[in-house]
Amino acid sequence: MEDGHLTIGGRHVPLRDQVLQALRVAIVNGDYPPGQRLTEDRLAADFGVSRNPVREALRVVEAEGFVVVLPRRGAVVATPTSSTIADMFAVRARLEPLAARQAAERATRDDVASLHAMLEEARKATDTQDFPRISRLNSALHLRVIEISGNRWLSSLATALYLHVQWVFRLGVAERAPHSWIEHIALVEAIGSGDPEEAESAALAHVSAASSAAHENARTGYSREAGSQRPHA
Amino acid sequence: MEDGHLTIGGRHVPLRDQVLQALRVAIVNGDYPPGQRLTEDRLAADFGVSRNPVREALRVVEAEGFVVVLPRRGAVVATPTSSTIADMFAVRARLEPLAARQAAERATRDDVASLHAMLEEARKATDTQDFPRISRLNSALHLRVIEISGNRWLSSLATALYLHVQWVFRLGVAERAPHSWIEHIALVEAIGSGDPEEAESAALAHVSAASSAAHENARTGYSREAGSQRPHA
DNA sequence: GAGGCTGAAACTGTATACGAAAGACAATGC
DNA sequence: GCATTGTCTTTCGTATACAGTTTCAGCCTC
Repeated sequence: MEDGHLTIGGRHVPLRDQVLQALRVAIVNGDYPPGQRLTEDRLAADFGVSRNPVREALRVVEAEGFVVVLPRRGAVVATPTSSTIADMFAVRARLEPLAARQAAERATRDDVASLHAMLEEARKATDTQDFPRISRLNSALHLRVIEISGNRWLSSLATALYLHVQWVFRLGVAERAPHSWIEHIALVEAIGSGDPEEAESAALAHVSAASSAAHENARTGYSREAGSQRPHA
Repeated sequence: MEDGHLTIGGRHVPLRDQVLQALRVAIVNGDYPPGQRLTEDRLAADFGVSRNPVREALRVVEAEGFVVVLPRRGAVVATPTSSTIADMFAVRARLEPLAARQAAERATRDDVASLHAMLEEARKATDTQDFPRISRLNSALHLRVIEISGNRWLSSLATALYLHVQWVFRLGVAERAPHSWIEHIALVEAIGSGDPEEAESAALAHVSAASSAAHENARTGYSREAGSQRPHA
């Protein structure tokens, strides 16, 4: 509620934000596959709104790297390549340890408890092989660590970053999940014990492992899915 | 030119992008000071366009952290605080060394030459005390390093990041400039000699020094300028 | 004189309308 | 048969219109 608005009208969520969320989810889930052309009229029709909210949402997903906009030609869903994926993990490998360190320095008892609760949920989801849920919990855990770190720049970068992670990870969750959650436990332990050094190295180890797995998935997964739908340029 | 469009029509720059650039510059230069309310009508009048391009530009500067948007209340220029500045430098301290490392690994002879040319220009600007120019060259150098690194994620984060750096640095350029450029020389040397380790530590040293200086400026500079213009919330 | 109420003004949120540019495709000329 | 040109459709780029909220000044009441 700390972020909530006090007035009833202030709770209003503009259409552009609803469209933004729906659009991001659709792209990450693959409903709009890489290379897919996104015309404003079609999106407006899909979401049942006018073009204006769609345009404003498009500017944001453009800035976040989910679509490429060509002047007077419209938007196209971006195609993750092995090089952009490598770039993303290189960045993540630097930011994630920072988040873990600052989280270890600042975490309260309640913060740590919330992380443990998420681990427990993830264990259940892993038992039932609920992969979409595992994927969401994965992002949620990392976002929570960043929230605990209290670093606002990390927070603002995190939304786009973890949606991209989910994007390239989607196809490989099944094999990766068990290892991933073992690493998460180590990370949470380090944060819980307030050990910045240990938290940092646990985070780095986790990202490194995730990176290797992601590259495998990208090679085997997207090349098939993206196919010839890439924009001509 | 590698980014330029080949057709004459493809060279068209949408109003939203022109507004976006003008708006960022106006905020960073302090023409719209922190706390200033930005109504869409007024911006539209200032730039001589309708509200729509303004709205789309606002969504981007919002995502970049230059303004805070309150639902049904409009946009307000963000106020850099010492905590957000610290956060920014913590992030920068992780990303800049990465950029330097990758640049050292990939720089061609021409790349290094372009960096040296910038150092030379900066030396002249320092001699003539042309502070706005120094400030712009500072950002340009770092952006060039990131470009050389070839990491697209770094590139997309860089625009917003260095505009923020310029923002908080504006008031303290005079004192900081000489030290800054000495550190830059070390950085360029390391990249030029293709030594990733050395480049990384030079970058880290540079950011650390910049961070200390920025905190001083924030304390002495913004508290005066921002004054009571902050939004009531 | 202070505090609450009321109405108007200002502003955002959203939709619609119109003009211009780019691409597709058929018709025409060689 | 192939290249070329002209038209037509699609889609973006921009402006304008309107409805719902918030804000604020002025008035009324106590």
